[in-house]
Amino acid sequence: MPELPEVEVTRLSFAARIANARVLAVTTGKPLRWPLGCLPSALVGQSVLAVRRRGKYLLLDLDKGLLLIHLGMSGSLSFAVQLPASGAHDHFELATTQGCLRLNDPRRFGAVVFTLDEGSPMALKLLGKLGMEPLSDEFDPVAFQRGLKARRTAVKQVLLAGELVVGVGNIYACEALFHAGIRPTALAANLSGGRAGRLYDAIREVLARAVQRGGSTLRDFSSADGSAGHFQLEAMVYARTGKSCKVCGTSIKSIRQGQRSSFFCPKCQRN
DNA sequence: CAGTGGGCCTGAGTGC
DNA sequence: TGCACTCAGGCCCACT
Repeated sequence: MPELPEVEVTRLSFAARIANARVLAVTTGKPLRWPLGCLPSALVGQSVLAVRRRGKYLLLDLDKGLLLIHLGMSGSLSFAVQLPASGAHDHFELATTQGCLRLNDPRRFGAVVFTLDEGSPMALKLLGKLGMEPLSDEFDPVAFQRGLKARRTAVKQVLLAGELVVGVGNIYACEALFHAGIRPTALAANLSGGRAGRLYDAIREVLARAVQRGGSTLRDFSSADGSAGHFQLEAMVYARTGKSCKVCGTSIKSIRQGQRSSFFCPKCQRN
């Protein structure tokens, strides 16, 4: 499940190699979450100037316009001079002068969207409400604490919503909450300043560590050069229901919150 | 207005 | 073996 670390690792694995490449051809497969927003032929001849990331979106800067790529929950990118023949789940491909960029996405929750700039209606719809970047200097502990105070719902839901801080999906929300000693069900507005501060630190540490380890490969994630991630080996709670806590030995519990699983240690994490 | 829950989509896993 | 069912979950959107 691509969260911020997987998207960033993907970006790092092909950004330099695709820089300044010119698009030779575009191939589309089955429909993704949103339509491309232009004729595929409109991309031909443009150059890819840079690859940036905003939250879980990759932004490919073109001469004229911007390509937004989201991996959904089962998407992965490959970039190589020569790729194998395309398969049933390859739904977008950019052939360039420096190699081929391909999106494989069995569940098709992902998207590739062309937009003229970050101020366009579609870009605003997708990017407009995104919160702070947790690994950047703009991630402000005071603003983070204020944001938590303003939300009358479970802290885990606030992290997943992405309007306060971006890039934290189910895995890293569970892991960060464990490291901060906070139960996923704790009400955001009730967290003390100290606990909010520990959560702030935990988010930064968990995400930075996951990027270092190449992300988490649970089923089939790999970066654009094909390498797998290893952070899942360091998971303290995620998908460890019934196993013993690596800190205190207590059995890890799982609950449902907003139709998704939360994992926590009942002893190390309190409300 | 904020918060909640449905639906999108397919493959892996489980039980009968 | 095969079928029906559940689950994975990021995100938008309709609803309360």
